[in-house]
Amino acid sequence: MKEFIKVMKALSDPNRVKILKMLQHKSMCVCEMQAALQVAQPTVSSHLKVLEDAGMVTYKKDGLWVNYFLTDGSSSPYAASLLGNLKHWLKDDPEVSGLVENLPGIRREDICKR
Amino acid sequence: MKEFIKVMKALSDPNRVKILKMLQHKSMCVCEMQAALQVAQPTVSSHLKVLEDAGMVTYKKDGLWVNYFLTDGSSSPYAASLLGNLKHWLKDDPEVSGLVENLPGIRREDICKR
DNA sequence: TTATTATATTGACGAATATCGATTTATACT
DNA sequence: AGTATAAATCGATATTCGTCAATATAATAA
Repeated sequence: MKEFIKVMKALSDPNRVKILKMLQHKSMCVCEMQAALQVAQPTVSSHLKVLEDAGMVTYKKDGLWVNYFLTDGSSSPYAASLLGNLKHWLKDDPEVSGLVENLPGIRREDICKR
Repeated sequence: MKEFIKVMKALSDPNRVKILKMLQHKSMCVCEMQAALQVAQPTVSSHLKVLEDAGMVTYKKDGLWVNYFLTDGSSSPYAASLLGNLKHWLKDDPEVSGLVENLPGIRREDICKR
């Protein structure tokens, strides 16, 4: 039950869902997501931790950058199933499609170096 | 997006999930659920409202009793899909199976009339 | 109409959550 | 060593959420 609730809670926040929808298109570092979502950097990190604890995202360090990407869901059947559904869900949601359309214009080389 | 979040939030509370799992076995009135879950009556009513708003349960009045039951999910594709998954999910969860085993012993005639 | 009972609603309270600014940590480069 | 940058952690705050006691509403029965 606890594991199920954890996955559902992870999916209960719009910014976290947006992160997952963006990661469906490409793996991203924190500062890229921050630029896309227009929220503070700790906010993004916090959401990523929730998604990671739920078994939906993981990361690989690459120098200063930390690349986050979707998991295969193998750590939780609930995460796996929901990640599968999310592939077709919200495809036409205006908030999501707006974000996705802007993804090509978000490159870490331009965005970071605050 | 709002509709999706509403369904995920509805599924983010253990007592609400337990309600859905019980309703998979039989429709129930509020006082029966209260007895099964061991929480205050307004708590049950509050959870039922959340589930109803998410399109996952509905009710039919029968005298003093209000019988709640699962919807067919037609009001929301998210609710429909999750209700479908919930049929096999958590079947072996100890909290859920404990509740379900006790269901036959919970009859409104004995429980109510406080 | 008066009483009774099941459920809904209200109001209050503590816990959890989303967010941000400030700081710390980790990594790379001089 | 010293500097710079990406990301994580910490601390604070406002909001949301789960819960309950008290009350109101709805429906039945005497």
